Amino acid sequence: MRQSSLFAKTSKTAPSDAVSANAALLERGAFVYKNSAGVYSYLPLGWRIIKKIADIVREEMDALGSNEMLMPALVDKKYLEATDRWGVDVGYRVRGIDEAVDAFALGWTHEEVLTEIASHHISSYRDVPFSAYQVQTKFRNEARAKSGILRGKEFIMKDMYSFHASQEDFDSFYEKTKQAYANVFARCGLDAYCTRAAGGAFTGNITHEFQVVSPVGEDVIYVCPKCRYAENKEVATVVQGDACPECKGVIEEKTAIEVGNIFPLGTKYSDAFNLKFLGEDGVKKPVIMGSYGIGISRLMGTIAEVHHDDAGLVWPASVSPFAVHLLDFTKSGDAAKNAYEALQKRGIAVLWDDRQVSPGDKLATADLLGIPVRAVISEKTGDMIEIKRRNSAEVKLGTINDLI
RNA sequence: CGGGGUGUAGUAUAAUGGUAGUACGCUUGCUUUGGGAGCAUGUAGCCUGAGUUCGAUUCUCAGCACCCCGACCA
Repeated sequence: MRQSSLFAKTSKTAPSDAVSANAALLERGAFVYKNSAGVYSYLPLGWRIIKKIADIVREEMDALGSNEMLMPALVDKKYLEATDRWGVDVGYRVRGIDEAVDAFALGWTHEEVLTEIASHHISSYRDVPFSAYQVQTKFRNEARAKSGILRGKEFIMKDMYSFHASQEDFDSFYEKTKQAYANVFARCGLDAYCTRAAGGAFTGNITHEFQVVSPVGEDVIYVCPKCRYAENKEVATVVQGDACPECKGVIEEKTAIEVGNIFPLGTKYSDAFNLKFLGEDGVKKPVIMGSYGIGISRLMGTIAEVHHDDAGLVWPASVSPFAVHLLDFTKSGDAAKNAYEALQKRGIAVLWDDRQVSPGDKLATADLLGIPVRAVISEKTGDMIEIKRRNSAEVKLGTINDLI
C-alpha cells in the first residue's frame, strides 16, 4: 500500500485526554479515532491489526473444532428475561423511535441466544459435544470508560460457547480451550497468566482469566513467576511473599490486564432454555455448558501497552498491519517503486512511504507506526536496501531477498 | 453511580472583565532531502444556555462533554 493513499495522518502530539500509552500512541499513529468516551473507530491501520488478531483467534478456535457463526447484536428481551439478566446494569436497552417499550438489548453477551438456538439443534447424545463462536461488537454501558481501548462501552470480542453431555467431556474441552487461549496470547506476543477467578454475573463457579501484567491493568493478581501458578485477588488464597502452593516459589502481587476468560456454566443456561439431550440410556439430561471470551480490541490495546518505546509502537510481526515499511529518500523514487512492486509480487504486505516529506519525518513516522521491518532506499544505499528491525538498533545493508 | 478537575483553531497550548497569541498541522510559492527541513504566504478558535455588568472567552449558576479517583466490571 502506498502511504500517500492511506487514510491516516500521524501526529507529533497526543490528544490531551489520552493518558495511557495505548491511547496516546494508537491515536497519534492514526490506528484508532475516539468518537466518544469509550467508543472508538478503528482506522485502516488499526483495523488491519484487529483482523490479524481475530484471524489468530479464529485459527485456534477452529483447531478446537469450534464453528464460527454470527449472532444478532440486537438481543430480544425474551432471552435476557429468561435468565433474569434483562436488568443487568451493564446493558443498553433499545426501542424503535415510535415504540413505547424497550424490545431489545444491545448484546453484551450471548449465552442465552446461542443456548436457545442450540435447543432447536440438540436433541440426542449424538448432537453433542458442540461449540460455536463469533467475533462481534459487544456493548456494555461502562460507568467509567478508561485507558483508551482497554475499557470501552463498545468493543470487539470473540465469544465461544460449548455444549456437552457430561462433566468429564466438558472438563476435557475446558482444558483444551485453556491451551488454545495460551496459544493465542503467545502468538500475539503476550505473556499471559491463567488465573483462578470469580465468574461475576455469569456463574458462581470458579473460572479462569488470562492476565497480562501491566501497570495500567485493573486487576490485581498473585503469581508465582517460577511455575506460573496464578490467582485473581478476588478469590486469592495467597498474598505477596507467600510460598507458592505448587512449587514453594515466592508469590508476587501484580496488576494485570484481563485479556480473556473461560467459564464453566454448568446447566444454568441449559436449564433456563430447557436444553436437554436424550442419552444412550433413553433418559433426558441437561446439557453442560461453558463460555469463553477474548477481547479482541482490548488485545490490541494490551499489545500496544506491552510493546512500545519512547518513539512509538513496536508491533509483533504476527499482528503488524504490514510486514515491511519501505522508506524512500531518493528524488526519483524509481528504486523504491521497483522494490515495492517486487515485494507486492511476492505477497509481502508492504507500506511504501511515498509521501513528499523529509527523511526525518519518514523515519519518525516509521518509529511511531512500529512496523517490524524498516527498509530504506536512499542515495547512500546504492543498489542495496538498508534494513532495520523496529525492535533492534542494528542497521545493515541487504537486498529484496533479505526482506522475504 | 458518588467525589474532584478541565473545556480557547484540526492538534497542543498562552493570556485577558474592553475585538485572543504562539507552535504543529493545513494552503500557496521558492529552496531543501538520513531523525518530525528553511524562508515567505494564506487558513482557522474562546462548549451551550441563563445571570451579574456599560461590556463576559474571562466572574456566577445550570446543562453538556471529556479526564482523574472511587464504586462497578464476562
